[in-house]
Amino acid sequence: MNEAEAKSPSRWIAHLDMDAFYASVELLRYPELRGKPVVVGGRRAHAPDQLANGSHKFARLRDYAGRGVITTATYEARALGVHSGMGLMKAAALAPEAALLPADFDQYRDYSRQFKTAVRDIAPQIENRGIDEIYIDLTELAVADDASDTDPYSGIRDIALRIKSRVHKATGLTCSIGVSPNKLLSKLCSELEKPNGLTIITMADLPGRIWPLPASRINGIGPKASEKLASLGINTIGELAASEVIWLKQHFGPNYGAWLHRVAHGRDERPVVTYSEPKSISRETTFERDLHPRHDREELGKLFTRLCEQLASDLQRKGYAAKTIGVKLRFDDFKIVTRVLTANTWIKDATGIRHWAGRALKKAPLEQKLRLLGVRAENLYAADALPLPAEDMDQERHDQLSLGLY
DNA sequence: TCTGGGGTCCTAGGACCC
DNA sequence: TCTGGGGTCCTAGGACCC
Repeated sequence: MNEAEAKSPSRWIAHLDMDAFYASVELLRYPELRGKPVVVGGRRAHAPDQLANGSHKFARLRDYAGRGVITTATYEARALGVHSGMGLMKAAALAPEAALLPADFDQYRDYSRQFKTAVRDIAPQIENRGIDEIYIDLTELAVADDASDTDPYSGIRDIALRIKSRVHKATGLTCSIGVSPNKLLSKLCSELEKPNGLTIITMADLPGRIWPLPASRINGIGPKASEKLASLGINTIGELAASEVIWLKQHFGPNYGAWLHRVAHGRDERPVVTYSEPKSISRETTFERDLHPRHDREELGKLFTRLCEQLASDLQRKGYAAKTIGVKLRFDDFKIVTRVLTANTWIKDATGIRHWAGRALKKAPLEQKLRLLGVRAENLYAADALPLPAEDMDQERHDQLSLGLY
């Protein structure tokens, strides 16, 4: 490693992660739950009842029945072993007395806008990573800020602390920030001192702070890859870094193998991307009970049409037209099937979506009971600037489409 | 009483064109 | 009869993330 580069990186990238975001927003509304195990999730109505004396009666996890999962849990609930993604029925066995609150996404989106606006006041180069996370490019701010002699990172630390303070002032919420020369390492180190943490590292800290971590902590190494790595005797990022790139390529393919080697050595050149267009918009729903394509045909048809209407309204609100419509089916054994169709026309409304989604659905096998149905729009274009009106489409291609060759 | 809903990206095969 | 190589589009599935 180059020592000068390690001490004075060419970029300073921050990763900001709101602490237990949804649950923390709920605690602002229900401060009496502070310090208690609280879980946000589920789809059935179980909003707290307001009592005559002004206090609230909260639903308990043990009273829940259904197919919901935990969206977020407070740190007190996590201490009992529950975590996001876990089925609520399973979580109820671990934390029966935990308060259960329904997710209120409109409210979370509102707080999301607030904290991002607060950050932008200080550092405008922001990349959205969902509702509760962002990357921030601090490079230019760091250059403008003088570092003191005693703490080489006092400049960057001061900027990060100002961001944390501004976020708290604007929302009443805490966040954790990791700062490093790239997105990969910042994402890793924002978790190291959660909640309300601030962690600054450079390449020199790789062996001490990053290599001891499990490989699965790296963004992009999920359950499948971790399991395969473990079966090959690799559990930590350090063990991954000690592997030969040739050997990794043999086991994981040329691209993923090379990537594994790069990230284990902390290398990541991805820029902070401040703007991007959506690639797809979708709606899906898991049924209260599994439905059979023939036996429950009527009910399924209604749900299907409703999904198409919701998707059409999303599309219109966001100002896009689609060329490709797809359906997604999850069967009772959890197997997923998708079918897509590219149309010879721009699809903008519920009728068009329903038509093409119906044709796509006809291509799917429909013998088994269904657990989930979804509709997706792809090949999106801004509706007010379509590159080609449908009637101008290439005639030959149009004929092929009409003949059903696609 | 297992396992939500919204996304992105990658791979791989086939059709088709030059 | 058998024979290229590159490029794009479409489709299906799967891993992964928040």
